[in-house]
Amino acid sequence: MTTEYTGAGDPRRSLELLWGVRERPRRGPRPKLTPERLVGRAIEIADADGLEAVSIRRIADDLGVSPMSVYTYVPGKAELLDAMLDRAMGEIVPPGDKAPGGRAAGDGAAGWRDRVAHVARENWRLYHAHPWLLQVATARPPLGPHLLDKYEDELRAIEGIGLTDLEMDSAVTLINALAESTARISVNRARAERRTGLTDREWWEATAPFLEEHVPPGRYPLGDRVGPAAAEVYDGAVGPEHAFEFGLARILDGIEALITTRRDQAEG
Amino acid sequence: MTTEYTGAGDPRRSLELLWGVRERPRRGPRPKLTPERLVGRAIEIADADGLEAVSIRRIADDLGVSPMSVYTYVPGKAELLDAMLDRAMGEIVPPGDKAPGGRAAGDGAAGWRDRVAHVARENWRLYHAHPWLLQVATARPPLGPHLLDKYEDELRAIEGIGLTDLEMDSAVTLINALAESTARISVNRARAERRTGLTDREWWEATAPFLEEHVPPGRYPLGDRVGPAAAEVYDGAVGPEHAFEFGLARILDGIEALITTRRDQAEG
DNA sequence: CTCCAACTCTGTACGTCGTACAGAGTTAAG
DNA sequence: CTTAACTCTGTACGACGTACAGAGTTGGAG
Repeated sequence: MTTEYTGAGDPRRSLELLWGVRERPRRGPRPKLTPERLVGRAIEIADADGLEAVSIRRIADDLGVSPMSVYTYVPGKAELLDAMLDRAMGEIVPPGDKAPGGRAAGDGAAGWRDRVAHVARENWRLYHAHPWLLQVATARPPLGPHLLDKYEDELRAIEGIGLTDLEMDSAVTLINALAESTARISVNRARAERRTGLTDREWWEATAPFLEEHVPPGRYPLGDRVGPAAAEVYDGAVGPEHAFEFGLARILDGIEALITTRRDQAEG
Repeated sequence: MTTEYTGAGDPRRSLELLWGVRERPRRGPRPKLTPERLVGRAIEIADADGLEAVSIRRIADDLGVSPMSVYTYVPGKAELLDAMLDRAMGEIVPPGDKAPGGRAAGDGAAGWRDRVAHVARENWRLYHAHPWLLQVATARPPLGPHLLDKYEDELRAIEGIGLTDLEMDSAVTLINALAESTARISVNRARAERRTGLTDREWWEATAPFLEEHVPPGRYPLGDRVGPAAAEVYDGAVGPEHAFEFGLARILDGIEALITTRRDQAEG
């Protein structure tokens, strides 16, 4: 039950795995597996049973080989996690892609808000499709093809609206940070419900009596007022997505303010 | 090397630990320890050697008892983590506190930007003082006194500026999300340097040749332009704090835009 | 005082993990 | 045919959280 770390081993070996450049060996028995199958199975296990279920033994078992055989294809577990990460990043749909039978979201220079919102929502979606992504601490970013594609697509979404290169990078980082943090809240909430069998409301009803007994009344006037208001939303249909959408709206407005200031300065 | 989960056990036992309401036992040998000492030692270990070094055996060893003796004071490791979290939250300095010999940051209604910035920077600081906080996945928030204090202080920082109760909660969540996500980047970076012995620059210099060899030139025009610009800042004196400060500025502007819109609607 | 319930503390043990190591079996190049 | 290169296997080590059973210690009840 701990955050797994990536990128512990030899960077070269790790990169070869990410880019799939290992050539077929000339001698020896036909390999039973491929790195791709290992990574694919690992992702399936993580999706189904959580990252803590992804063990070398389990993967080997599922694929019908002995545990140690896994190390023929992958330098170690850290590199496997790197590869899982990069593979998952490939599921992001870039903003330029046309929706079936429709226009792309946010064509043109004026459509940057739609494009950036799309980027944010795709990240949010990805974290919910693969909650284990949030448990992998990327010490160094695994520079696989999909991660690089993703960064390029995100830069493209925010290009040409009057930001400097550095600001573009910062804005993309900020959007990713929003999606990650709010998805983490949402995913942890869902996981807690699954693990404990208690909904948030039920958990709160089990907790409140204790607090009423031990917290001096009036100690938290704002919390007593605001907490329930927030809880009502989180229990409702909108749910944890509200924190994400609120943040997205604020950040888009904040970026817009930066652009406006910049333009006024240039013109003034 | 995995994310540790909190809040697995009996909520009541957990809350009793957080609030320290267990009364002194009437019979039996004098306890050698207290829950507080356990939690304190666990935090020291986590600060010094990382969360992965925090094991029941290690804590017991440090305190001169047998491993199983720890379970006399703490229901399990999950609850211990909860208590570590809440204790650490107590180190947050609320915005109202006077600086020694000076005025408080952002007194008055107009000073909300200073107050909120203070909240954000305190969170950022806390995550750097105790990087292991970022590895503890709070399934359900450990509702100890310090966490509740923190929430109250943060609401107070943003109160009275024209937001609804729900918006106040969302804004506080957003500020926390920003601090957490950007601190995570910064902390992971530092950890990677310590673990691998390579600075970011050295790591990149070891990585770049491989990418030059395997990435078709021109595939990442924006990344090739923006990446180096960003790297220059991150290697420099400002460092990873830049992402945090950029995000903070955008979010404050975004909140300000919301207030303005709200006020214009009321007056119009 | 005695007795016992309540309590603290300990050692042993189980099943998990990643992976080091040594060796057996298989294939193709020389 | 030999041998290097390669895949795959079983065993083993030292970590982890903690269940369980029992030993030792204390204070209140009789």
